[in-house]
Amino acid sequence: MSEEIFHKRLNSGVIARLRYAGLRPTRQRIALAKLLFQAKERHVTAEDLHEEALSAGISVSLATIYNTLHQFTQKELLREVVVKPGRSYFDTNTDEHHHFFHEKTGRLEDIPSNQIYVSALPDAPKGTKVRRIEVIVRVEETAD
Amino acid sequence: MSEEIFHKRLNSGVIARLRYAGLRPTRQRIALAKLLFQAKERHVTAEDLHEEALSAGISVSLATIYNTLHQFTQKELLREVVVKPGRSYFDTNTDEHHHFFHEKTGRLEDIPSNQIYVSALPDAPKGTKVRRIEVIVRVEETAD
DNA sequence: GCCTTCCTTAGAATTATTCTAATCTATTGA
DNA sequence: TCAATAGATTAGAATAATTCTAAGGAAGGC
Repeated sequence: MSEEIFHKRLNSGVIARLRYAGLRPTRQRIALAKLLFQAKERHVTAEDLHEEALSAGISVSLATIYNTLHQFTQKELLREVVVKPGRSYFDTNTDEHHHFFHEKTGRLEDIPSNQIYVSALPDAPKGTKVRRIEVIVRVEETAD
Repeated sequence: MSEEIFHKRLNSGVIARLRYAGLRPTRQRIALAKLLFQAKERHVTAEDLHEEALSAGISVSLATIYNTLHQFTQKELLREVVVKPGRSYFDTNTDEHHHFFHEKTGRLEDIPSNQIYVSALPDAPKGTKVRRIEVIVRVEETAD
């Protein structure tokens, strides 16, 4: 199989996924989707992804990174996690789940939803409905 | 009672509180503490508090607002709540509790800790200890 | 292939926040 | 009470993250 065909096969899943989400599969979106979705559980900032793209030889502007992350989030291919002032994380896991957040290192770690349980929730305020429940467990390194 | 003495009495609790926290009770800190702690449950941004101070006739710079909010947070007179990218909220309620967050309006609302229960928490990652568990219930206005 | 629509881009603009270095003020102890 | 000093406040500049703008580029339909 030629290398070109090999790449087309790798791309095809990503392209289908973008099309299904209603996004035109452009060069940049395909490349970023491949970076993001090749691993199952990733938590990236815009800057992270930009650097990663550049060092993978993908020429893409930071504005496009932001656009893409937000479009993916809107189409529910990603989920935005807000845990640290002045910084947005994007999570490739869009299933219901929660997070450990390492305050010192800025690292996020998934907690599967079956490992945590929120009960006795009060009613949503009048005129509102619950869109999502997020549990953030803030941890810090213990000094030994 | 003269108006001056009246104000001194109002101030004295705030001053004692600042002293106890290890903060020098300066003009600005006293004024801001009075604004913040006169109501029980407040969620303010730096900009909110700055505007409020100015319209109350308290001349204070935005830099001081930020300094003060962070010092108060460090001394546990306030608690920082991160729910919205690019914006920090400070909560006058430092007891264990959680929040409703109204995505559209940016409003935060307390959920007392006895009205919510998180169970079956997995162990903290090796070498870390839990500092705080935060539950954010994101709600949105229902269209009628 | 051509046209239209949508996407990407560089760079400027915006927003929230922090820094700097000068000035001011609360505290302390003579 | 007051001078010395440690710490606080300030305006304005600086920074960091993100968004905007307007112009050129690329996908998709016919």
